[in-house]
Amino acid sequence: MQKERPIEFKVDHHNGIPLHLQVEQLLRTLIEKPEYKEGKLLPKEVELAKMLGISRNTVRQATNKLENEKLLVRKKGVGTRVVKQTLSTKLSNWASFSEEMHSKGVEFVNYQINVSWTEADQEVAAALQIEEGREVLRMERLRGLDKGPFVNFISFFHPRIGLTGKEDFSRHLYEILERDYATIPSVSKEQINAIPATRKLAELLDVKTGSPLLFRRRLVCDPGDRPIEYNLGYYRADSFTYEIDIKR
Amino acid sequence: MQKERPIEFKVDHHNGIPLHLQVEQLLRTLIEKPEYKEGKLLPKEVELAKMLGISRNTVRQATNKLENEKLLVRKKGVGTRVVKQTLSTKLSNWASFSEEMHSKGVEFVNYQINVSWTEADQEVAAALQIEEGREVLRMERLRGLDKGPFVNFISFFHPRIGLTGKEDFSRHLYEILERDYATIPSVSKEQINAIPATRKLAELLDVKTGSPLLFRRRLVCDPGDRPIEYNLGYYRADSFTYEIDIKR
DNA sequence: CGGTTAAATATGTAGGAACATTGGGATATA
DNA sequence: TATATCCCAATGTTCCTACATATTTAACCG
Repeated sequence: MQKERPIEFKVDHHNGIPLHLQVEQLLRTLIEKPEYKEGKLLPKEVELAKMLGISRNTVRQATNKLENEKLLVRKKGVGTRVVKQTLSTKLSNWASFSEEMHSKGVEFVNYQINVSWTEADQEVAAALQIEEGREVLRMERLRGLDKGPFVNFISFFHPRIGLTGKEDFSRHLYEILERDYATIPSVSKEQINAIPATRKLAELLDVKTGSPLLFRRRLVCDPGDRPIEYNLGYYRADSFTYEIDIKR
Repeated sequence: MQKERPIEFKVDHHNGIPLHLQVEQLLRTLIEKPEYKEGKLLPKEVELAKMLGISRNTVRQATNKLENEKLLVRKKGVGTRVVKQTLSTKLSNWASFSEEMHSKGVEFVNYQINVSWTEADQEVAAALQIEEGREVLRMERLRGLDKGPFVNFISFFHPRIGLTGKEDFSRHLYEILERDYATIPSVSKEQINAIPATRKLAELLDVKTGSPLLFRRRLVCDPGDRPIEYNLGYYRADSFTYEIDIKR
């Protein structure tokens, strides 16, 4: 458990970091607090400005940005409140496997977890935007329901994250990243394809060699578009359908 | 060809619409122009402000928003330029098959087109939200590149649209819908799966029976969420990968 | 007591000004 | 000619002020 420490409402006028960025960061920390996550009103603009010894404009620069990110909602005459993060808004379009399953009320099981450090091959290096041959953490997980595994995941994590390989990977992956490594998955670039099962995959997923698998390759990035995880997923097509709601 | 009309650089100070919104709209129109789409520099802030008779702050309010939408990129000491729209950013999330192919500079071919009226079975009726047994227009198209077909589409159209079956379906489908039937495809719910090729599909797509196909089922709706088209697509997995960029 | 009105409160809009920082081009120097 | 330097131009940051507009609250009156 983290030590609960009150947030210091102050900024440094002389460290060269733009004030509005400092305020932005301050607010980001603030709205992480459970009391705010439930839609609490933020301190009013003028108050914040006075507290921090800056102008209201600067406060608004920060809140503007956060409003654009849809973290805040402002209402004239009322105030600025934190957007209630429902599950569906949070992962508006995509979800991690755990969450996907969990939200459907399905209990999933990790059948195998293998974590190791390997050298990034050309494909992984290109995806994570690192040099070929650099050491990266590789995790392979065989997952599914109690009636048997139906997906095999292989993940490669960007060294920047700082994962050691000793983490408890039976926990939700993105929970680990967000909570312990302050890394927020935000964007996912995906490629989906159908492939015949290799002998190894067929064995793992208990299907016949050559039977169709859904192959889902995705790159998960943080809000700054920096790669976090390169993930390869092999799904038994008879037990998994990929669903998307796309709005343009 | 459209009549090329110069954009009027002015705002109305007395119509109640916030100036920054007017500027935003103005810039949106401006950056639609081909010369800007290629990354041209926008008029400088002070100039714009002077031209429009408003303050630089107000101009920045507008450009800030557009920058957040990633339509503009600002660079200190240089200026503000329009983001070059790459293919993937443009059809940010999805595109019709024609657009997909066309935008990649690939010429596609219709190998077969079969149009007929059939009774909606349970699946089609449920998707289009009509009564089972109602007559719907069914279109089956085998498409691909000059080296051979690689996808078989089966579409069912909602009777509301008013398609007769006599249309020239060698044209772009969504062009027909938008132009002649004032029907704008807007939302697409998709399901993706991998299936083994049936004998019929194997024959059409020139693959072995049982080899993996990417099966993409989608429901295209209008902006009011009313179903337009229920579409089943069977892709040769060796020549097609489904790509998505998902932002949350 | 209920409904109307007015005041207090919060954000929204708009303007002005000053100085900082960055990038690029012009100029001067070796 | 090549390189270093300086200056200018453009956006970035930050402050100030004033008034507009939407919401809620409180006061008021029939």
